[in-house]
Amino acid sequence: MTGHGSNGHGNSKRGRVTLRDVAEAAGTSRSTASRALAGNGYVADSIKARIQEAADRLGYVPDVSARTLKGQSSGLVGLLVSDLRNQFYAQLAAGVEQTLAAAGQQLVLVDDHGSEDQAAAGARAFLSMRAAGVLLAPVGKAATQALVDRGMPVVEVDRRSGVRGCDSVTIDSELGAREAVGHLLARGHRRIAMITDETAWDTGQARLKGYRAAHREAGVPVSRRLVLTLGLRPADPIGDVSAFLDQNPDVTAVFAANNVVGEAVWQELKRRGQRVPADCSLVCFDDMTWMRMVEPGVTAVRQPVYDMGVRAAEMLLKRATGIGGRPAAEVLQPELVERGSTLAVPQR
Amino acid sequence: MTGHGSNGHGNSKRGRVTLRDVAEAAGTSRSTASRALAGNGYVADSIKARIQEAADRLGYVPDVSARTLKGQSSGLVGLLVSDLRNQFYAQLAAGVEQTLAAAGQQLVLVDDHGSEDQAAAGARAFLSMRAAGVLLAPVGKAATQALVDRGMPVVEVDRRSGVRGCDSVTIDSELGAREAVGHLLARGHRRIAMITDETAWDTGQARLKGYRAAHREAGVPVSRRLVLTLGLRPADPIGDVSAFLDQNPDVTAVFAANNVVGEAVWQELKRRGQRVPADCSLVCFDDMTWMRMVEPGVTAVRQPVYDMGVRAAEMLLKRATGIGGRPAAEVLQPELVERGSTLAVPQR
DNA sequence: TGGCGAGATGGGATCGTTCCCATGTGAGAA
DNA sequence: TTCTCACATGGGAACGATCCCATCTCGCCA
Repeated sequence: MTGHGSNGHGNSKRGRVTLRDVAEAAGTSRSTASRALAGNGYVADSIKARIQEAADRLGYVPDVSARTLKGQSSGLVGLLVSDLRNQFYAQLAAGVEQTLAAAGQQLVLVDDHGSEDQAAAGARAFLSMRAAGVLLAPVGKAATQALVDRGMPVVEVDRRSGVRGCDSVTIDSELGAREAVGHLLARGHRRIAMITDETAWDTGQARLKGYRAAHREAGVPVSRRLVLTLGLRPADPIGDVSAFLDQNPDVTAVFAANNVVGEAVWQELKRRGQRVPADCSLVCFDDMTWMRMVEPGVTAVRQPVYDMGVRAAEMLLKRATGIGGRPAAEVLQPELVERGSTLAVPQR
Repeated sequence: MTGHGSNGHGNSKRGRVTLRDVAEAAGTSRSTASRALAGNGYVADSIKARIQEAADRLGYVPDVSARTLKGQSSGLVGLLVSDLRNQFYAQLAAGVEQTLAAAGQQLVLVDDHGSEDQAAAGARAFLSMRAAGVLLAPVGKAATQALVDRGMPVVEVDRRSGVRGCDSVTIDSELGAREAVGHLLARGHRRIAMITDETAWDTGQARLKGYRAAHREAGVPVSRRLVLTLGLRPADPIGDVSAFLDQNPDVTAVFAANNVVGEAVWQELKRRGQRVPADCSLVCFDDMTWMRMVEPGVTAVRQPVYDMGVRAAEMLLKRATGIGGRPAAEVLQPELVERGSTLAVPQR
């Protein structure tokens, strides 16, 4: 269907068809061929057609390396995420990819697995390939700083490292947490556990802040023992949750600070035969597929993750082309999706 | 923490630090600097140290475009998937990324959204950037053919287009389907619906074949009306499933041919208040997070998706470096995970 | 003492593209 | 007739790294 099959050779040396080959085939110079294919500068229509035809016939594909070397953009945009296996980052990447593809740019994806070293390596790679810009979910300041220092356009996504000079697109974590916990408080819950897996990142901090703010607003004191921090990449999250619930049998509701924790909490509640929400209510930050599949559905703070990817990519593209003014910080709003996992506090 | 902050300039022109700058700073020639940093050829230890120091001080980052242009590999590997938002492809990409990163290569991710045109555009981009190789989940023959014709190492993943000259890593879909349906037949089910969303790809075909084979083995005739094909990217899958169930009230079990369909079936069964498995059993091809979160858990054919990504990437790396012999076709085994969604056929 | 080869360095060509500039047309104005 | 200017084309120098090859200095052996 493609045409000539495997016989489309015509280049003198080995393998690649270069602009020179096209020019020779069309009987012109490389300069003219370049102008004809790029579409700028003067080229007679008849010659332009001949060159185009030759390019098609030979199967000419321009070499980005050469183009990039000459000073153009590489057409590559880097994206650094912390765990592609997590649906959150996958959605983010999907939004980014979609936007970049529409603009004719390619997505280079690096997973740092939460390690600053890996992030630094990724940043170096992006620099090395002359990426048009970089989107990153920061795991520390080093990578962002290195990129910004070298004048690379950077947009931070989901989290912020605090480095000056880069744009950001985030979701209002504090607001989301406040609404989620406020929702529980309004239903009479007074001993609400918050379980989180990291507090090093600003998202974790903000969610904790929201948890506290909701309590303050409701005039309910928050007890330190009700906040469980598992740490990033916990070895046995379910076991930890289990131990925590053993020690705090009085909690009537759990606020899980992200989807990974939420999964562990849900499984542990099921394992110990607790009914949700009759025995314990549950709200998760970050709405996942499974939360609407289970019975009852899990009340969750929905984050516009895909859109965040889209917006971040758009912002980066603008920054990469135009000169752009001061760093922009866009904050998207989360939305509380009420399902069946939250009930008024059980009377006992 | 990084060191000198934003004052690490020392280059003559604007922006980039090149090998020439490093050489000048170290008082040697570009040739020597190149040899010192690449680590091949003769360089006196003292000079090598001086060059290394200068490179670090100036923050030298080699330019891949230049290196690539000179004939080296670009260090980029393309991956073409059909829907990044689908956890299946995200897992696949994660496996690929992990393996490539360990080998110092970068992943360029393109989503074709199931469109042959987009796939072709992606292929052109990979060619253009002189990718070291390409991994793709084919949506047709065109893209693969174009790449293979030009001597690009290609490994097809999950599906095969039938193009000669490329490696492949797939999962035995027919076996998986046969086991899943056999599992239902062994429990007495005789009217088992198969619901799928595409039959253009060989995975869909193989699953249908497995469905038929299982029936043949059990000596149960298969009725055409029990196979529902929604088509790729159906507008209203749940509605279609609903209509199908209305027309075929006698089915006692459903075999959903992939996770997307499985989701629709599960939701529709829930919506119409059917109890799983009491009223209707369910088996899904492709195990997803939600299937082990719901109650009862959904019996599913687990595919080693992440591993498939790993193996495909390994295969490609080998092919890209060595000369490699004849095309290899690796087939991974799926595994039936029995959960609560399948029961012996209800007696009525 | 001459020669040879390992150790060490630099010069310059090369990869494929873009783009600046020089050169060359012909038409229309002065 | 000559000048100008829009149109049209090709030559050649970049871009930054690599690598072949020429050069040069030793130490050591015949």
